[in-house]
Amino acid sequence: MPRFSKDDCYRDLEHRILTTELQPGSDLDEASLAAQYGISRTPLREVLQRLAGAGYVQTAEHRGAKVASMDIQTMRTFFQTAPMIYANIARLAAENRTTAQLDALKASQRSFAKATADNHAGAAALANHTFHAEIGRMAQNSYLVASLKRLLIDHTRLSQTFYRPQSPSEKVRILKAVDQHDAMIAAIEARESALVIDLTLQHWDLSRDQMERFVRPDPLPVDVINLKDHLDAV
Amino acid sequence: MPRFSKDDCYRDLEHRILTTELQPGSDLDEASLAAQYGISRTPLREVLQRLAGAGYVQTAEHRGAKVASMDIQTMRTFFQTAPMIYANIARLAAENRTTAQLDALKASQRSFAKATADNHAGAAALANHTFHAEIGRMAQNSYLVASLKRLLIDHTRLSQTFYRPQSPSEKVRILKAVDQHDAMIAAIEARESALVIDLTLQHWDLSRDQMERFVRPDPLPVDVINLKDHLDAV
DNA sequence: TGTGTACAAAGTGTATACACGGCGTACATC
DNA sequence: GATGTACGCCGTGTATACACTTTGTACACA
Repeated sequence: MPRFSKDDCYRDLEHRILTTELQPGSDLDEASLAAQYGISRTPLREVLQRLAGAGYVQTAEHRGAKVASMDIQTMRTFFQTAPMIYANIARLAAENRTTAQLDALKASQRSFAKATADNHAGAAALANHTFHAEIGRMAQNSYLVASLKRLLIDHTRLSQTFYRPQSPSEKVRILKAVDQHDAMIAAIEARESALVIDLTLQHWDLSRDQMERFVRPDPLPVDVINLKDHLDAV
Repeated sequence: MPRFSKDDCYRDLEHRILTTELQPGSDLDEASLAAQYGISRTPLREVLQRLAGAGYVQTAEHRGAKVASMDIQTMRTFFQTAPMIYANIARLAAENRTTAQLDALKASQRSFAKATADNHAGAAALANHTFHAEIGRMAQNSYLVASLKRLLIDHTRLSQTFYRPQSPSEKVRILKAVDQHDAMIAAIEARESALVIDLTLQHWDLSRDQMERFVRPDPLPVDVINLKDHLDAV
């Protein structure tokens, strides 16, 4: 196993959590992770503490670290809070962005577009995450960004299925999301606060519909008789 | 030096930062702090990481930990963001509070009233901090609370002078703050969202005026001639 | 006098050994 | 058979020694 730096380790765990390769609530064993990344337990614990501070993991005395769970309560709160924070962040981003940040945003959008075109679900989710984190940086407001980052963790985890389209209509939705990103970039570049708020809320609506579909999928067929036949046949 | 637990250590550092006994930007030496609390460097570093995650401390590779600084940019952002978050938290608190939390809130208000009556500036600032943190807990919204906690750190540090009244008019202001807390408790207990938002914004106005006075104190006398004489005399 | 370099000191980062606590299992007891 | 208790294992918590980086200082040299 190659030797990773502490930051690599942080980023890798972050990615594995965001892509739900490490599922919400699962235990993180210090010794095995340390061996995995080729570092000793001391710096690994430090990484886990930083991840805990950022909201990725939860720690309990003598019980180690778990990936942050996502219960019903959390998700209700998420849907309640996200649009407000996203809209405010977007407005501040339009007001405060620098050209360097704008370039970074465009770069992350290119990665996002590429990942979706290539059907790389995990890469798309992560690129989308960095896109929105980049808008957060533009806002230059550490207080709101603290909320935003926590929202984005759960947002990215909830939208995992979004980038694994099952039907043509879902592919259309992804293309729509890419277009919305482009429109947001243009509005931020032009410093049009009102427009970017509007676009952000539209983007949220698209995303929310998709996530709700994931959380509450289409009900199973009510035709229990046929279902039973089907099960018997298996 | 007595042996502190890790949590005691966390709380003590937290308090020392909030009361600006440890001033913004000052260095935190691991070895001396560890000796001070009677623990070894490993758990102390853990405490510093947690404080960094919560926004009390900033860490830099090979350069140790500093108390979070408060520059102009930070303060501008603070005044821009606080009312929105406070108001939203207050509303959610009124909606979601439990009776147990209400009892805790009342208890913290009693400590606050006592500390102000006794002219214990540090204790008053900390009690005020816990009062508002308690309202945050009531909101049951981890995303917004992440913002709130960061705001409260800087709020408490900025309002240090508030509880060291110089003039009778400033004493009146403190009494007013205590009364506002009582009104907020009543509104939260009655679940009157609109009212508690209103009271919170009034409370913010009082606090903001005081903090602005601290940040931008009354100008020195313009009478430079006399001032020069005064300096010469020294 | 200013600049550059070597070296020493202080403080942070990492590895490792050991201490401690939680948890499961096996066995005893009612 | 159910409940309680002792014990051993596994994993986390802590202390300590050592490695590395940074930074300040002294001294050489242009």
